[in-house]
Parts: sequence; C-alpha cells; structure tokens
Amino acid sequence: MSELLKLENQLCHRFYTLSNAFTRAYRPLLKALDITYPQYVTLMALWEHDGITIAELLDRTAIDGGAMSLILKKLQDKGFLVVTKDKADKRVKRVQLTETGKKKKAIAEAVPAQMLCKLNGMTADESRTLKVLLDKLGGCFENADLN
Amino acid sequence: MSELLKLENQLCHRFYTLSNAFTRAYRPLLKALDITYPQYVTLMALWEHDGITIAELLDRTAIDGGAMSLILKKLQDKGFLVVTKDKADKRVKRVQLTETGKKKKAIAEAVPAQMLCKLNGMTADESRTLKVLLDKLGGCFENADLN
DNA sequence: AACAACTACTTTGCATGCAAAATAAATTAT
DNA sequence: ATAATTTATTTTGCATGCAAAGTAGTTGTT
Repeated sequence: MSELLKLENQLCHRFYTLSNAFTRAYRPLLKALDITYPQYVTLMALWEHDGITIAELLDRTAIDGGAMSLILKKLQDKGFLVVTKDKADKRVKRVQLTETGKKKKAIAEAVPAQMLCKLNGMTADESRTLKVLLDKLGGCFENADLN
Repeated sequence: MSELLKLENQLCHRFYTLSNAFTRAYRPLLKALDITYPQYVTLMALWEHDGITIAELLDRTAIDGGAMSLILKKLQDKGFLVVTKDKADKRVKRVQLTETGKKKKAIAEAVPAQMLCKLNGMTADESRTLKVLLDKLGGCFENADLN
C-alpha cells in the first residue's frame, strides 16, 4: 500500500476540492449581480484597471483565452462593459467598463465580507500564512512551466 | 480604491489559479496512462479502495456526480474498471478495477515523484504546513455549507 | 398492501478550462 | 517591398463542474 498514491497525501486534490468549494460558495453571493465566478474575477480586474487589453486581462486573471472570449461577450450582453478595437494596433482589443459596470462595483463591495464570514474558522494570521505559502507554490509552477 | 476587491487580496483567486495550474501540470505526466486529472483522482480512490460504491467514490473524490457518470464510462471503455449492480440493493452500483486497471497502478506510482520534482521550490516543511492550513480551510467550508 | 418519502444514479443545459487550429494584423528577414 | 514569422484574439472539440430534473429501486407509513 504505497503512501504515494493515497488521495489524502495529494496536495493537488486539496486544491481541486477547495477551488471548487470556493466557486460553489461564491455562487449564491454573486447571484445578486447575475454573474459567475470567472466573470466576477474578470470584473475585479477591470474595476482595478479599466480599459486594459484582453491580453493584459488574461495575464491578470489567469483565465483561459478561449473562455475569456465568451465571458466578455456575456458581460457585454449584460451591459457591464464594451470591447473596442485599439486604433493604433488593430489586433488589440480593449475592454471598457460601462457606467452600469462601474456602478456594480458598489454592490460587489459586499461580497468579500460575506465570503470571509463563511470562513470565520480561519484566523487572520492563518490566512496570511496561507497566502504566503500559496504564492510561493504559484512561483514553483511558473518555473516548472519552463520544462 | 477599496482593497477588498483587489484580485491580489483574494484567497479564492489563488485557489482558482493553483488548481488549474495543477491540472495543467499533471496533463503531460498522465499522458502515459491516457487519462485526465479527474480520472486519475478516481483511479487513486479505487487503488486504495477497490469495489466501493459510486456514492462512496463521490464522497472520497469530491467529484461531481454527473461528471462521475461520464468518467466511469470512459474508464470502463479504456478497460480500467467495470461497474456492476449491487445484488442486495439494485439502486447501488459498485466499481471494480480490472486486472489492467490494477496493473496501471505500477505506472502511476511514478507520477507523484515527477510532480514533486516540479515543485522543488517548496520545502517539505512548508508543504506540511500548507496541508494543515488547507485542511482547516476545507473544514470551514463544510460548516459553511449549512447556511 | 398501497402510497408517500427517500436514495442512488443518470441526464440535461449551461459555463468554463485546455490544447490546437484558424484569423487577422503587425513585425522581421531577405 | 514581399515573404516568413510573430502576436492578439477567436473558434473548435473534448472533458469536466454545477444545479436541477428525471429514473429506478427502497423504505417508512398508515
């Protein structure tokens, strides 16, 4: 009975489980905004940096390019934003929040607190430590990508 | 500029990113077995507990029920396992590894080491601490589910 | 025994995630 | 300047993840 292949020993499975748990936990909170979790991530990036390029958006959100195409269409249909071609470089498209999209930020401000409420088993200290370790792990992958 | 909605401050986004990174990192390693990451998780559960119920498999892997239906079909088509009806309770189905499926475990044994190799930036100590915090976070969600 | 309530699974419809192919436009090389 | 190459984005095909509806088969009630 090799320990190596036990599910409980896998770091990856914890991430798989927790990532899905987050997505599920956000769903009811995002219902008021009528958006999904990846759409929420996209909007967070835009509320911070409006008017950025799709490439930049992909870089900041780490969302798949193909998925982003559809996400932007949906957010545009919902009136959150508009996608316009860059005049200098016609390959490039820029994403601009609409007034509606900007106003929704006020509603979204309530979401993080509600999520933290669900996670009140974690101390602020544990949360900080966790973030540090997660960022370190993320760094490992960036290097491993070179293989 | 509320800090609350900044992407960099979101725990959830780290999980989103890292979970996807794991799946991508496993893909080349699982190519030799011709399976996807969720299929790998399913097999790990079975290598540990052969002959368990689908419900038990869902519980151990945390994979979606609808997805599991398809995953089991594919793994059965590939010859890893067979799904049989329980004679006592006809609603229940049990999943049994085939001889082929059992033998593949030997090949899979090499996978964890290859993955650890990609993550050699993390010390064993950091990895342990991380697991503890992840498990605690997982516990938070179980409680939050009651809302 | 007949019916209501519950269980274990599967199916369905929609939204990604991923790799690879396809487009279009800009840049580089010859 | 024209071809070859590179870059930005979209499209395509396949594999989940998720919620909700649908199917059998079981159990509890009266």
